[in-house]
Amino acid sequence: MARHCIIVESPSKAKTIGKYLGKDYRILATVGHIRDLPKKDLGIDTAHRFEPKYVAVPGKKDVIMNLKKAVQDAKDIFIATDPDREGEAIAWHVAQILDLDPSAVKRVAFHEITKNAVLEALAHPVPVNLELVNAQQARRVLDRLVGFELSPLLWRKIKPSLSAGRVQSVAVRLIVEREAEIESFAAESAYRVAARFLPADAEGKTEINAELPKRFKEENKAEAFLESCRTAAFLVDDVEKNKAKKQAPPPFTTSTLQQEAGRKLRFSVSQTMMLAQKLYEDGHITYMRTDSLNLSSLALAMIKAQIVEMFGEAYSHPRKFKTRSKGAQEAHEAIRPTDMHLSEAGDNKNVRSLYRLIWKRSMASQMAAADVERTKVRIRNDKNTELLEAKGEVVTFPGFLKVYQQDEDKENLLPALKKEDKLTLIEMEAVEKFSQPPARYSEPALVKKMEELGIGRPSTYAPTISTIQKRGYVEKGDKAGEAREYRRLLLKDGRISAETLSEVANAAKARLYPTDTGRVVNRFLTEYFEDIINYNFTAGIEQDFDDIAEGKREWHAMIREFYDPFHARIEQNFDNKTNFRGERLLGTDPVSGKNVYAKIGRFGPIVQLGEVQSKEKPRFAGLKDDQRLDTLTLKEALELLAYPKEIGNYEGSPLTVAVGRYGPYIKHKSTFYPIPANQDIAAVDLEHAIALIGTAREKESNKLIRDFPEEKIKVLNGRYGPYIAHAGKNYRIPKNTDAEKLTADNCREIIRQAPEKDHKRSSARRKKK
DNA sequence: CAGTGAGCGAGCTTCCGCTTGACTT
Repeated sequence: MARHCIIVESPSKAKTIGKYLGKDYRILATVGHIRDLPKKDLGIDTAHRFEPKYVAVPGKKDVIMNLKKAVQDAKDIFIATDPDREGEAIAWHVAQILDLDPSAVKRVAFHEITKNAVLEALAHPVPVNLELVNAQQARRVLDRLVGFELSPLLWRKIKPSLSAGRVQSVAVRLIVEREAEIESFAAESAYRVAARFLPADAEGKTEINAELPKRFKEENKAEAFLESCRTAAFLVDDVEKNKAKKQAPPPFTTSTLQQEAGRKLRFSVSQTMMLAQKLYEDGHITYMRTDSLNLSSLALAMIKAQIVEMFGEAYSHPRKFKTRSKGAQEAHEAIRPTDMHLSEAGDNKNVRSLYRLIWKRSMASQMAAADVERTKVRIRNDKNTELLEAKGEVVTFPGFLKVYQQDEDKENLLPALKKEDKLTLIEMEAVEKFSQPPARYSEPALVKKMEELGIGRPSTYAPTISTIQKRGYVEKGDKAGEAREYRRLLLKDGRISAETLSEVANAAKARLYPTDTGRVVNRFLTEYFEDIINYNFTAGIEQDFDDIAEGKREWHAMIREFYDPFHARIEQNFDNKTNFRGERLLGTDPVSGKNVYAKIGRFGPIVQLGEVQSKEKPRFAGLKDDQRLDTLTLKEALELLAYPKEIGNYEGSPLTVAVGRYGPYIKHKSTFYPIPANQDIAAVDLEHAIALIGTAREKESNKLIRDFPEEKIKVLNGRYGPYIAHAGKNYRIPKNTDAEKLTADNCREIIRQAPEKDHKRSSARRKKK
């Protein structure tokens, strides 16, 4: 029997809809885009009307074949890809591939995935919106032109395999500029006065923590203030009470989920997305790549019921949130559990804790605001005119705080006080406090910033962050922090003492740092293509895309206007042969008299001794991980150039210490022995080297489990356990096999039975050699 | 893995945004 055919993007969505609609409907998924520009060529006719050449997305042949087969005997074909720009384009490509007339296609939009919403949508099909499709084509073509013309320029000017693009280059810029702000930051210090009191006549032992709003720049001023307080009597000057509300947070979008999972659970952006994907595929949450704060009516009712059941009517406050982020397309709902009764879900710890977070946030978003009472107590004394202030905060109605706490929601209790109450000073201190430099971006903080700028989409935040790290523009790392001394003056028992203490300042975990390559690439783009990496570039062209989508503008003309001046600058830069490698002359080598430079080399930052153009070829050495192009000294450069260095003889052959691609190593009789990373290579002498070789040889002998020299078969201990090596290939040993007891025959059998693998990865690697 | 960095010239690299599996000797 012929069935209705519905085409969606996500296989999970197809499954869900299938459950609602039953046997009369057949639901197929495109699994994302099915056609795109070719992977290798530009695929755009820039000489004419930027005609794009579309090819099937690699690996999508099966999907396309299934679509073609399914529609042959279909009663109706509904294209229900996501209701946004990309979804409209997918709908159009589907129509093209299926040879359907776009104006006759039944395009439907599911704004929420509930039975009623789906049936309602199916009842109101519309044609494909070609203007919206054109806006997507313009977006696609512009991104391809920028990426595929800028990147080759970088290969030529800086080094191979680099990349640039509308989104990634701005992300790198943000990180480079933040680092520059930190570098130019000069910490200032001032003395902060804090005091602890007890009510003079109260039985209660609740302390009052007060602070002086004013800070003292100089220590003697702070000391003079403490001195004046030494014999002072303290009184409550006045008590001010204010009622305030803390508003419930909106439900999660991709960006806010990444931020909160990072802050509360310490997940990286990609980790959060992988865990969320799992919850989505298991049907526990709605779609996790979304910029919408919208909750379906079904969801609102379900959340409300859950709140009322758990906390009572007073805690329910249903509401809809409006999206504030730039360029939001809102094709999906906010991220929420599919079933609010399920307060826990997932089959491992991390999945479960992410689900809990989503569940709590969804609850909180529909709960009442919290009522807090803030108290400010001013404290005067009889020896000077300054007022100290103590602040208290009490939650009088928790509202959403019942389920969702922010870190800053700490209560601070103050004892009951009234005007003119006497206070007893326990102690008062003046501590030198330093101003904080701007914080380096964490991954979620970078996503937040990108979202604010309207750069990137929920589906690309995580991949973009991994791209800029893969290209070597940015590294994620911890910083131990610097030890810093500060002064503390203490007034206690009528005496003032002073001491110098030490603290660790500015330690941070998992932050993003620019590399030398990232800085140089950014410098180049800033100098020649500032308009592309300008923070407003995307916002500007998004306006153009909107105009195209509304039929107010023609897309070829828009791209032409952008492309001609852009391409002219690309050509101009290609024509002048000068490199852009951040080269810096450090000085001259006192031994050879040659110049010493620091610059970006083929594989990263290097130092160079001598001239590239000279007959005698220059010598090179890579920088160490903690060294930087901009700050490297001549002395450090000469130390790097001291290798390879012969340090003596062993077993009749010379021993050489050198630094290569994978770090420092010792070379002996054409064998390489890596030097451990924590070891200073300057300290590696003959004795050291011999010891290192000894342990390396011992380890090597442990690696070999069985050896069958006639068959050229070895059983070795590897990273993933024992395996068989033969003729340049490795073979997995079947489970429950004792590797120690394998015979040559066993091994031959395993090799014979090994499945013939011919996947792309290994063939690509072979090609490389 | 393989221990570079010039230059020669071959062949390669590269974008953003939509969606999931493979595949971990």
